[in-house]
Amino acid sequence: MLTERIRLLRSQLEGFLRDFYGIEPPELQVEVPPRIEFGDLAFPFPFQLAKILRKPPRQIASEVAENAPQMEGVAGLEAAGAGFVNVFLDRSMYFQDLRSRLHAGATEPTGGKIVVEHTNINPNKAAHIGHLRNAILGDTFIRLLKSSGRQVEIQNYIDNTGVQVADVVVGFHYLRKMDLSKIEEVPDPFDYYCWDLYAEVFSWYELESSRIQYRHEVLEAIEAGGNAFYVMAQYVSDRVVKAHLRTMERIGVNYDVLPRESEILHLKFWDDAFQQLKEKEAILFSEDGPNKGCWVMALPGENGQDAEEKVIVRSNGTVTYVGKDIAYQLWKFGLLGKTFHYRPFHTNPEGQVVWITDDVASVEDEPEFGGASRVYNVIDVRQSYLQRVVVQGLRSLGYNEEADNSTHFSYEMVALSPACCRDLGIELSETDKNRPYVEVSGRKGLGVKADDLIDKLLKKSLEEVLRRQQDLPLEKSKLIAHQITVGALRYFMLKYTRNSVIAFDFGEALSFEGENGPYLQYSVVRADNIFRKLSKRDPALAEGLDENIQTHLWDNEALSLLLEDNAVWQLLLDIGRTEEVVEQSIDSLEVAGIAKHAFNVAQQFNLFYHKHHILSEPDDTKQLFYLTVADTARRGLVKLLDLLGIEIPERM
RNA sequence: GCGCUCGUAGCUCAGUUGGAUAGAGCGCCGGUCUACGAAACCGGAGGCCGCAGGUUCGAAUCCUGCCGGGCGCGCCA
Repeated sequence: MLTERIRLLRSQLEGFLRDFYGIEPPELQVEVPPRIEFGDLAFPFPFQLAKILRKPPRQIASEVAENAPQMEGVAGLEAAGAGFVNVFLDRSMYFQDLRSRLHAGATEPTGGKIVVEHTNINPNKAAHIGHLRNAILGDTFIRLLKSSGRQVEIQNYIDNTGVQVADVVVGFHYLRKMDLSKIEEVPDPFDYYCWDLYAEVFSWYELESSRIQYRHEVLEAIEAGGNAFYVMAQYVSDRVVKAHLRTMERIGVNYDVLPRESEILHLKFWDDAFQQLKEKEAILFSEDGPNKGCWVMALPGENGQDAEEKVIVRSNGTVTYVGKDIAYQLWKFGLLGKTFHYRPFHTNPEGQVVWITDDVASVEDEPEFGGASRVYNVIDVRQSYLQRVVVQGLRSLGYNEEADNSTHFSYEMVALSPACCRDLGIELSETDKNRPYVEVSGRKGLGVKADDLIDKLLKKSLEEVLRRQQDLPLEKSKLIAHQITVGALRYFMLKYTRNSVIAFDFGEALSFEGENGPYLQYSVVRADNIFRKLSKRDPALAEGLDENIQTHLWDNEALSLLLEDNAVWQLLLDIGRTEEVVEQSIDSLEVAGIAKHAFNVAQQFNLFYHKHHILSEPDDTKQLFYLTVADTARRGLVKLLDLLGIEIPERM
């Protein structure tokens, strides 16, 4: 909305500078003035032109402000500060544009397919708070992409044949002496059971170092397939994945397809990738040195020199983890000579089917996945090195465009604050005591499980709802508590920028006062309450609001006078900035930007709400104006909350 | 050792293409509810923006060095 206005303005001003000064102006930067009184947009170009024109910036700014032609949508220009040209928008026109924009529906997706991979939890234990950050970042990023008209495919990679699963199988077989039928009898929550077992297996390994052999034995069997360990691993993995899907469903996170490592192995994806890598000499056989007998890939260092090399195929002929990742990345772009088969794995509450990969075709009309023109991998920052190797793999194969379109959406981990460790009753080692936070560790069973956190939030939300809403049926209160829980959790994970480590603290995560999800929801509920009450008091006005606005507000000469209220104007101005913020958030991979923007808008709405008691406003025109502002604000906020994956409770 | 990243109010954090008087939440002090529900709002105190140089009309933001955290760097997975 504002983006288009700026684009127009910029070209008009550039044209003016060209004519007036006879120079070719640089691309004009646009900024937001520090205070609304200064104007709505600020152009700092006089500073840049000062040298060329040999005039002080302030003089240039004044000349431009005085001599620039009338521009549509602009009320006036002003020279300000040491040499800014500030723009005052036509507020009435902006308000009308904004409303018609908020009424417009969604557009059909265009452009090539974008694959976003996120979640990727090892299917051997319950999801924890770190996984929640991953899934919420990924899911929200997807919502932003979709809202700006991109076509998106959501993948959640399942490493069902790795050591982590093998360790749990070792636990079931050697430690618990359980066969498949016994494992099937383990009651839910199965992922919780595995969480404990996994940690137990690790201490069991440590007690007797020779026991690590069981891991190798089981791992080999799983990779080979067609044996009891393989079947056991499949069962464990599938059941844990189902648990993960249910956990993520609780917070509104869904997937299109679950590509599995087992199919990458069975369908021999690596063979094809290996062939390509050898043919194009992207990897070379190492004749001597420390990597003798391996196939290695050169990683470019400073000044284009080959600084180091990474082993892709070991001297015993097996492929490393990163090698399989290269094959998988090639498949995502449709650059591999092979593809998966698929079968339905799960149907989410909205009725959408989640597909999983398979070795053979088992259903008619298999969907097609992969073949993207752009790929985002949402993985924490500790995987940066390997992600770089994968991209280098594409580049070495000559797929430069695809390499450029491969983005590692990296973010920092969620760690446990000292206070959190105390809450959990965790004994800290001497070295850990001196740290600002402690890393979550599945091996040690150290962490906060996702479902535990969600349950705690649910309990607290329900208490708060019951305290405030005594006349609601319990089912409704529960629904509202759930919506508040999702709002609190999602906003909590989104408000930090991705490079900042979250030192998890229950107090902060469970707080419903201040900057958090419930605050945003509450703002909309307040706005909704105005209109609910209005429908009862004055049904005619509530029903015909849009018509009323059309006939009694837009042409009313009082409108521009009412819009002189800067607090109201700032609110409207910022709502119109949403699309710009979405694009910025996508470009910078910084989803926190949209979360902060939503909070900012909600804050301004609350201020407005407090200042004006709309329903008791005696002046009809004023009341209509305030109703229109409130309605615009709630529509803007609903849209913003939808982008964040946060629902609006009926009451709070 | 090399690479990445962070250091901003008592605490947790925004401040991303260099811009005008550095912001928010929590906490603290003091106010505002017979209601469009206070999960809110208003006011106040509280800042060598880690340190030192440099570039620039202008630096929390860019460059260099240093100090202090964190992460990564295996034929492991």
